[in-house]
Amino acid sequence: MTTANPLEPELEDDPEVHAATKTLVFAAAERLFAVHGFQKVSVRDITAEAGVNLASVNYHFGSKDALLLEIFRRRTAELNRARARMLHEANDRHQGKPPVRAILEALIAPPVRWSDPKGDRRISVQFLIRSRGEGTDEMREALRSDVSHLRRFADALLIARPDLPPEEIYWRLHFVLGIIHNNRFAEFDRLHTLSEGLTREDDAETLIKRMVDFAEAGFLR
Amino acid sequence: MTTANPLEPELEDDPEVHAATKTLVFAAAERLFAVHGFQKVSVRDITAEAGVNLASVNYHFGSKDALLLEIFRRRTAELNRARARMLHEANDRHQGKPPVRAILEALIAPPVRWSDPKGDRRISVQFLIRSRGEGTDEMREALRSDVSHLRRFADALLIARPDLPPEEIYWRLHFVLGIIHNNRFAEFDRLHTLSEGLTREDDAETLIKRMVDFAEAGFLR
DNA sequence: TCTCCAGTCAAACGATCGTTCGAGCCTCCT
DNA sequence: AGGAGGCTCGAACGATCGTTTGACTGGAGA
Repeated sequence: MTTANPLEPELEDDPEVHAATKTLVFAAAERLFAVHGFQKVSVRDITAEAGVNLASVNYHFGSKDALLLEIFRRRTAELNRARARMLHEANDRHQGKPPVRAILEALIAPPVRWSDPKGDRRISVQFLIRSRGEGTDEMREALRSDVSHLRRFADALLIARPDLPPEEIYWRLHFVLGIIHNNRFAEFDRLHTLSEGLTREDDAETLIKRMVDFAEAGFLR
Repeated sequence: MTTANPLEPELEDDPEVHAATKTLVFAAAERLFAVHGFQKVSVRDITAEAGVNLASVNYHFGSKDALLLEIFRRRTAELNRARARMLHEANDRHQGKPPVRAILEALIAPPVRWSDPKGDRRISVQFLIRSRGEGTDEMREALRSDVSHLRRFADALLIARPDLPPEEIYWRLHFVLGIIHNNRFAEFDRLHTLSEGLTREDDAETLIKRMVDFAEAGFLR
């Protein structure tokens, strides 16, 4: 067992050669899980997709669950960082009391930008959304208990709307999260089928505006 | 325990009592899947929970997938019927042109009423929500292609807001569905953890009002 | 009374799963 | 040159999965 910084310096900009297998497994597992779901993807599926030996998963990650937990931790950390940065910037711009819209943008924009068809982070978003319903006990426990990240947004909203009962803030935040987590491939397909293609051509920024407009309206009444 | 009106108003109008095993399997499967997820529940788990023989699933339903497809069909049919009834009543009340709020109520109220802790339909709601992400190919194909039920709501909204671009209507409907589908046990837990219990004591009608208020605000701007 | 058959049962089947093993490979260090 | 160790490989292990089988049951109909 290596003490492992192996995959850490992010991605392929690391010239270190022999983490190639680990990187391949990581990427293949994330992709397959995002598309097909956790339980439906076997270790053999992952290693076949990655073009590596079957034993690679257990050698580099310990177990299948540990592999997916590592993917989960990496992606949640990245997403939380992006959101926190946007919220921080909004705080700076508005003297520590950002308006509702800026807070919601910090919550919504990062995952939607990741979902842009042009980029390669769409897989990560689908992975994270799936983790919410299909994840390991460890993953869901992490989601349930780690509210420290969400608390910053809740606190900002409580400050932005001191006139509202706090419970009302929490409920509306819950609704906004529902809107965000509904952005799955399958749901988009259904929407496009329903609208007969009318909704097909949105880019990330347009969708962000739509979502923020909707969420803000629900918050401002 | 055999109070048993439940299983058969639809499939076999035959009042024969010896479908007891089938009913037990149906109920156990729905409950276990709703709580633990589809892939994590084995046929042995189901038959053990129901207190029947292992072969019962294949004898009465053909296969595990067919069993869950049957549960899925039954529950979606019931939910769609309840929603359609409410939309129909709203149509009658408003001369065929119900306002946005009435339409959203018809969409939101039935599943939230089912989720009421007092009733026993909570399991069915959790089952249906899970079907959306973890279901069989058949189940998800049914969800994707059967937009006829949703179309009635989309059409009603298009009439209620003829000033909005149709694509905007579809997107907002998509957002509302996200809010509805986010009402999972795990998400509620997380919300209550975040709010430190502030959100704990809601009954169904209060939650419906909260959701409809929020959704309506997003639609009326 | 006998027959028939839907229903139940224990047992087993073949497939697939995550994981482990031991031998071999390759690279770097001295 | 030679040894060490990180890494890969094919093969197998044991567990669990969904499903099937064949014997057995009890009650309804002739």
